[in-house]
Amino acid sequence: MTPRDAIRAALADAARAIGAPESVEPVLERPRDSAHGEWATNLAMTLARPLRKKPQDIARDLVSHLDLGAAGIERVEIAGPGFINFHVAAGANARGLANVVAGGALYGRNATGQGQPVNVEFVSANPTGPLHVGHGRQAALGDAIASLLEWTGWTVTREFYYNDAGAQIMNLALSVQARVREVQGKSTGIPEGGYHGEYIKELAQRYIAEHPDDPNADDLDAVRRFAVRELRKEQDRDLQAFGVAFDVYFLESSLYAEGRVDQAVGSLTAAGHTYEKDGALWLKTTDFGDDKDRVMRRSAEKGGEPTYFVPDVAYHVTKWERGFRRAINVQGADHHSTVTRVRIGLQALEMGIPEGYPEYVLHQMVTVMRGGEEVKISKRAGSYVTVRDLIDEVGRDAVRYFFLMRKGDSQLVFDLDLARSQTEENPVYYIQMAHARMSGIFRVGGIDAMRISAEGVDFGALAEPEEQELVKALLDFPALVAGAAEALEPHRIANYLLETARLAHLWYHKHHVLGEPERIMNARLLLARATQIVLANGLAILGIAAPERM
RNA sequence: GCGCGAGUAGCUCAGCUGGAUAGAGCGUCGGCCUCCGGAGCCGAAGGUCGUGGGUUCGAAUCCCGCCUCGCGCGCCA
Repeated sequence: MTPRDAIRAALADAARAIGAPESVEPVLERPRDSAHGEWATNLAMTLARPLRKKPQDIARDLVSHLDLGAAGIERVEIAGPGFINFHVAAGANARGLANVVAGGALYGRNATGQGQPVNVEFVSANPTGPLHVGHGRQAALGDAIASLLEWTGWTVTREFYYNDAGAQIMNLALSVQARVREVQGKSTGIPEGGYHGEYIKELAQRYIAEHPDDPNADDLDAVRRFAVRELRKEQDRDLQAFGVAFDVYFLESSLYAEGRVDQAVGSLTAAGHTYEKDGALWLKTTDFGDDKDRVMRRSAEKGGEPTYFVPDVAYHVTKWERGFRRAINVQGADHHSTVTRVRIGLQALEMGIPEGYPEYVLHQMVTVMRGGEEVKISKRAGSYVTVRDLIDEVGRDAVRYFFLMRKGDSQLVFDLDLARSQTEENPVYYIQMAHARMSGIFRVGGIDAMRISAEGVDFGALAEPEEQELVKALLDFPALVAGAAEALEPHRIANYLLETARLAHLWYHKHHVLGEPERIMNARLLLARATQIVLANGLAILGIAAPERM
């Protein structure tokens, strides 16, 4: 039993003894100020109302009934408006390092998800051009969220949805066709809604080289297949360079091929949530809280095709049918309007899919800065900066960290100069350096880090304030992972790593490990090993390397 | 106009789902230092948490109004 559990149990007993309601669950938290002890509870304040007494009086009653036994508590105090603070004896906290080192690469994991399947869909870029920075943020965010879910016991499927059907793909084919004809001296101009990037010209040139029988790109279908295939290959290469791998690539075109789109239209109609107006088929989304109804199949003069959200709904039906009772979509906030429509579409099918399905993690826009100025274009894509540009310029690890260091809800400024710098101002460098320093201790000492254990270690030897702070941070890691996974917020890991790296650097600068008396050295080796493990595990969740040396 | 998000130190941002005197990095100012591995370490100044109300023992956090900025509101995807 950890000190935390012991305190909680003792508090629950004491609360019962003074007549508190059965339902009380004592909450323990880390005081912001370490002078307030290792743990604190606001139990007395929450009991003030039901017991109709002053918080301070309740706190005194609680403390007098408290039986802490072997929890390793040195001192209990009542403070402020009624907090009860628990001070742990010096060695008691450090004892937890044994768990860290025993857990190793598994330290921080839990089994909350009980192995249940969860689908995490992210990036899902149209195969109409290179990945842009927004896709980069999604790739980093989606992969880290998937990772967090794995760390908390879920069975994760990483999925990429390709919109390879519909108007934008036709625009792509027409754009390439126009460039082919331009090369042949028949300038037709890029059609409206077409793509202008340099890569379209490259595709045109390669099409000409590989299709000598079709010099003017008259076979639009062949052009389409070629362009989609080539752009998918390029996106795959970029994702690989970014270290992101998907389990499933789901093609929108397969939904049409299998008749699932028509089937969705049929089911929605059969459920009685549609009507005809102006020659189009409408879904009564207002029945489900939307502000206006939406067209789901265009009128004959507009082509008679389903609108984009119908295949989206059909796609999510497959997720449900594939057994994913939990599905998470990572998207840019500019796609916010799809959230309501997909969910409503699933509701309108009346097939027992819960209202909040799927879950969405939306992220705000990214601004790329260099030399104090916004960077808006890349040579290859023209109007936007690509993921490849970022990776080539600052490296995969920095790109990942920078995309994850901010809450998804915040707009993100990507400072290329900072991301590229090899100084401690660069948070990625700073964290990796902390890990490398811990590794360096073992390297210089000729010690096999894997063989460090808590056996025979005198935990009381870790008495320096810097050591106690570091120990506390390391022991907080599992709770942090659990919280970040529950909230689907990888930035918490990024911030934690930065703070823990700071504590590690502070400790490293102030205290030596090698060459100290054996009692001290052994305890500090254990601390260095635990620090190395936690930093490596946190970085692993974010998909960032933990180098042994830099 | 409606919906979503943001507004916290000079700058970039945290703030653990309502707790104690609101934190970190950078920048500024002052003082040390060259140490297992790098200009690093210690200290200081700096805040009406956009704004006005409300909820309660207690609000940056929850509710309502207003202001500013970003994104979205197609028979585009």
